[in-house]
Amino acid sequence: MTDRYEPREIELRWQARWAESGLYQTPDQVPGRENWYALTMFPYTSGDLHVGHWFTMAPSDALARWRRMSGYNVLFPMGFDAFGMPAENAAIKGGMHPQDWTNANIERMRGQLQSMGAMFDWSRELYASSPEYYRWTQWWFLQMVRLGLAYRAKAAANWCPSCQTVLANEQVSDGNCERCDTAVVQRSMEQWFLRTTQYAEELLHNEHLDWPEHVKVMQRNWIGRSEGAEVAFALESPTADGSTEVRVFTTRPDTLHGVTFMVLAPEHALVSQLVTAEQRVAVEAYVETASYETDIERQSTEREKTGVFTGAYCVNRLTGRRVPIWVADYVLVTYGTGAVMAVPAHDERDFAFAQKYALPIEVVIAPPDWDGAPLDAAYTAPGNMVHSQQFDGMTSTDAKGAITRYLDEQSWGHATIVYRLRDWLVSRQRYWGAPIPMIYCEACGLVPVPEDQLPVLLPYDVEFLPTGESPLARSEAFVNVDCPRCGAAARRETDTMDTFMCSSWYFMRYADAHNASAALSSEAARAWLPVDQYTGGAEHATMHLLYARFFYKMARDAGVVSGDEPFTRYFAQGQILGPDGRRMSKSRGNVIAPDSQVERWGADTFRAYLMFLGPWEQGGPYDVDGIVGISRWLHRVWSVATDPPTFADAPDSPETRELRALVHRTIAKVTDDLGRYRMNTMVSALMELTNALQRARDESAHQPVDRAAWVEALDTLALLIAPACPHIAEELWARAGHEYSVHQQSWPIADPALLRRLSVEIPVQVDGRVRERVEVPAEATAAEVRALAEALPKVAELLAGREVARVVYVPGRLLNLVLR
RNA sequence: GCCGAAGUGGCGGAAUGGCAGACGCGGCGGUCUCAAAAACCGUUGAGGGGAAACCCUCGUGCGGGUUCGACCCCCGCCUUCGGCACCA
Repeated sequence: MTDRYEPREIELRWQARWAESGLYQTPDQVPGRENWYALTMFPYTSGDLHVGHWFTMAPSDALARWRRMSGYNVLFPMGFDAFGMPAENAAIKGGMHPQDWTNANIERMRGQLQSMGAMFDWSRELYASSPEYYRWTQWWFLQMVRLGLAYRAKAAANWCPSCQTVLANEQVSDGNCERCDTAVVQRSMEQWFLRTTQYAEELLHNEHLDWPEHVKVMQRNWIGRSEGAEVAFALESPTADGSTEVRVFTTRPDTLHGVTFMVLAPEHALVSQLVTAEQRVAVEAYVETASYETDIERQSTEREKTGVFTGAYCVNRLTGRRVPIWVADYVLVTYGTGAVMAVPAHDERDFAFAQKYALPIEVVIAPPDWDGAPLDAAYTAPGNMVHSQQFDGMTSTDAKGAITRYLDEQSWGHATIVYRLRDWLVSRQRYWGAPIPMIYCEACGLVPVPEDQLPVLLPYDVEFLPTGESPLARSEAFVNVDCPRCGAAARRETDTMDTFMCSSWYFMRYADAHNASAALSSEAARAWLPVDQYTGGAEHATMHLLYARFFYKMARDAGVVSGDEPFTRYFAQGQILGPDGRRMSKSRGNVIAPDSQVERWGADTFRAYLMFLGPWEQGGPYDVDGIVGISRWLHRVWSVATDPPTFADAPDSPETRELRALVHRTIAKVTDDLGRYRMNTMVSALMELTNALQRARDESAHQPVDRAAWVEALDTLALLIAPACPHIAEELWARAGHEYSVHQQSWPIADPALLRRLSVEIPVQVDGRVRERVEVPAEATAAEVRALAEALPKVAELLAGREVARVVYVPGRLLNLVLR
């Protein structure tokens, strides 16, 4: 057996054998094995698998394979995130139907995924755009309607003028559309929302999850809990619609006596009610201007604050003081009550605004050593209360609670908690998504589509050009329907669902992918959920990963799953960059096509190289020259496995023991590294073992190798490389005469007796500097090691005439002689 | 501005209180070849000393500190990358 290592020949052959023997089909239960659910994020059907997909999936596959060899019944499924606007946009550009475009991409990408040689269980494959899947996405929507978690409301929504649809808050980044980077504007529209805020407090508590800390922090910041008080100020004169108060949220009830004006968001409902006749023209012009501004313009902290006086006043009940009401676009209608009390002395924004418009600034918390002079900047730190009636003299920290209690007693306000998180806006005015299963009836109002009438099929034959209205609205056949309740003519909802709805539960469906009578059975849920190990990019921290957590809690409350969290462990890999260290993109011309790498080097080499690049969580540039190192290594593996040394029968020789010790140390190291997601050092350790085997083989003419130890070493090497390089491992395993398959073998266990070294080389330090080395028995005492060290001529010389003040001996590691 | 992560040879990185630079790329020298490429072998942090085996000094973003001993822990900065950003 001296033939060359031909990766592609081996890989295609074994991939075919694995598929034909059903090696990766995972039953729901296997006697004597615990289930382990490993999942990597399913790809969007963009048309081509890129290096980033491989960078997430190949190491995830290695981890799944390792769990499988460690005795688990491992589910590692794959599917496609097949709904979404890019399909529609690409289809429009290319003149193709989104469905045909998507299906063609799925075919192509499935083939690319299969070239990876991953242990995906294709029998559970799903894609979000199939009626068998979105039927249940619609079903979930109905559960949320039932639970009061889905509602329709008119609200200011993020509108992307390019995508011609609204977007969820999470899908706006720096005021731009997450997908196309167009500046988002606010539009007031009737939309469907999911009540994510109902779970805000529960979602906030993610501390116990085995997730990267920075992702958990991002989620907590996104949810943004603030404790404070809601305070009602009395309007001086009631409005035409009968409003008598304006309510504000503040985290600083201690500054309530310093309120000198009030600010409403331009979109606040009271603005048009309370504006006086003299101010109406100015206010309406201001509100109009604000409505055309993009989020980036409005939310720039650099921009000078602007505002307009409404002419109206309210009363601070605490002081009886008359407070002018302004409108300003730095106040957001979507946070708190959409109105703020302005305390310029103790808030930087209010201070700037007061200065610009010459509004009074009144100190109610004394800065340290304050002499009563006007402030030249807002004082925002704690201090002692002044000009605050009965609260004078308290610390501001104490006054927060005291004033809130007082407000409560007087029924002027109460303590409250406000979240930054908003309800999830899920309706989209686009074609390529799951239709929202609701019907509008003149007589009955909003009627859910009965569950037995699902799915509401997305019609194929539709003009899908975006117009700002759902293309489904122009399909008479789709829109016209009889009311399920009264039978009268009615109209279907024509908006479709945000694709994040589809991706919020796909991991549940894998557990029971072909169930035609339920989203998933309770047995399947019990068998597989929650996901034991999830992997994917942290760019989803406040989108997919947050939505999925919400969805799972909803599924729990709907009685479908038990448990509170969908992903027990989650690991966020870094991002793979182009060779130039920048994001890969076609326009930069720095894209590495995985297919070409596989073609040139083989899948095993490419997989191992992606793991070897560096720490997985870090990512980094793809160095096209570096991969040759992995290729050389696998050729060396091939060489040691197929070209044996000169053998001897010497089970007890020092060389045999040394070889076996290295093998077992490598087992321990590789196992530990996999447990800590350190695939880069795992590959290094495997290289070291290979190099040692090669050296032993090359020297075996003079120093023959014990046959049994050699066989143990080669078998172990095949088992240890199986997770990273499944094809060459399988080939070598078969060539060694073992039974199919290496991937069904037990993971090797390191023998502790062999891990112990008999003797160790200890560095001898004098005053912290290494001066010599000495070979000592592993269990030597400090005194013994010191005696051996001091006997060394060089050490003796350094110690001559000096006194050893202290001896530090770290067993097996180092000796340090500290001189006086 | 706030929150988080990270700064180590020419490059990717290793070592989480104990021999800094494992493993790999690249470079240099060699084998093979008419030659080149590939492959394989050797060598490779910087500076200095020695004919040589070797020896000495410096060295993990910067400045301090703790310790017998610090890439690692503590304090103060600088830089880079991510996230959030008028959230009342």
